[in-house]
Amino acid sequence: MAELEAISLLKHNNLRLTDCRKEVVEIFFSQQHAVSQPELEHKLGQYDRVTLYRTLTTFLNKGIIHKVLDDSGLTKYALCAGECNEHHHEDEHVHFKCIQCENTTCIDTLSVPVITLPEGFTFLDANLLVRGVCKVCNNLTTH
Amino acid sequence: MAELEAISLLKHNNLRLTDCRKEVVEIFFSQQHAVSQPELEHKLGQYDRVTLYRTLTTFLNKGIIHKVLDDSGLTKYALCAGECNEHHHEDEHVHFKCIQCENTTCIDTLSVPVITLPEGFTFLDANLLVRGVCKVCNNLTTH
DNA sequence: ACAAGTTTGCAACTTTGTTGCAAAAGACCT
DNA sequence: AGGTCTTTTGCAACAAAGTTGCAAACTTGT
Repeated sequence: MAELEAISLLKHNNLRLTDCRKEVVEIFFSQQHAVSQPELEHKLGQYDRVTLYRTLTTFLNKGIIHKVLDDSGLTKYALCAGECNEHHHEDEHVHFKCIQCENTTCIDTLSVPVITLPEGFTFLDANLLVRGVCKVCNNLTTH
Repeated sequence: MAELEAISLLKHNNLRLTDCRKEVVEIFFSQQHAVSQPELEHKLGQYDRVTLYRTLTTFLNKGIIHKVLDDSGLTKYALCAGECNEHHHEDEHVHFKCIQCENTTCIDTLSVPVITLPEGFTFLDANLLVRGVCKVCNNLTTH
C-alpha cells in the first residue's frame, strides 16, 4: 500500500506525518513524470497553495525531491534516487521532455557525460534536458 | 558601430526598424550572458514590459534568439549562432550558470554529446546546463 | 506626404511564488 | 486519555512574471 511507504519515507526524514505530506509523497510515488506546484494544486484541491509550496521546499531541503529543469518556465520536482540527504544532492540524471504531452521524465538508463570546462571555471553539477516525443505519444500517433 | 549591425540583422529578418528592437538587439550583441525580460526592462526603462515581451517573442519566432535553460525559474534568452531561422532552430550548445554572479553564458568550445534514447523515443534537441563558478568570479575570490 | 499595415503603450487581468500571523494539528510525556 | 510544547496549516495580503484587447503612434512603400 502506497500510504505505508509514504509514512516510512517521512519518518526516515524526521518529518511529522500530516495528510498533506502523505498525499504529496504518494503523488510522487505514483507518477513517472516531474510535478509542478500548480499540478499538485490541481490534483489535491483541498490544500492551500502556500502549504504545497512549503511542503515542496521542506522535501527539497531534506533531499527527498530535486528540481527538474524545464523549458516551460515552471519549476518542476521529482523524487531523488536515494543517495540524497539534507547535506548533499546527487541528481545528475538525464531528463526527457515530451513536446506533445509536455511531461518531463527521468531517463535512468542514461547518465550525464563528463564535462571538461575551460580554464578558470569550477564545476558544480550538470543538467541535461532532452526534448522529443515520448514512447506513449509515439504509440498513440502510429496506431 | 553596433547600431548598424542591429539594423542589418533586423532587415535580414524582414522586421520593421523600431527603437525598441534595435536597442534589444544591441543588448544581445553587447552581452556575453543570457538575458531575461526583467533584465531588459531594467536596462531599457523607457519601454513597456509588454513591448519587451512581444519583441522577445518576435525574435524567438524568427530564429534570432533562443530560450536558455536556467534554474532560477526565469525565462532567459540568447542570440542564435546563425544556422537558425523561422523554420528551424539549432542551438545545442552547452550553457554555464555561475552560482555567484548568476550569469548564464554559452560555452562555444563544448558541444552537447550525442544522446541515444531508449526504444520508442524520438529525439528533437538537447540542452546541457552546467553549474559552477565562472572565470570572473573565480579570479575575484583568489585575489 | 499619404495610405495600409505593423508596433507600441496603457489598462486590466492571470498565474506563480512569498511572507506574517493566528488557529489547528502532531508528537511526546505522564 | 489529557496536557503541553512545537510544528504545520490556512488565510490575507503582497510581489513578480507573463498575457490579452484596443486605440494611438509609428514604419514602410508609393
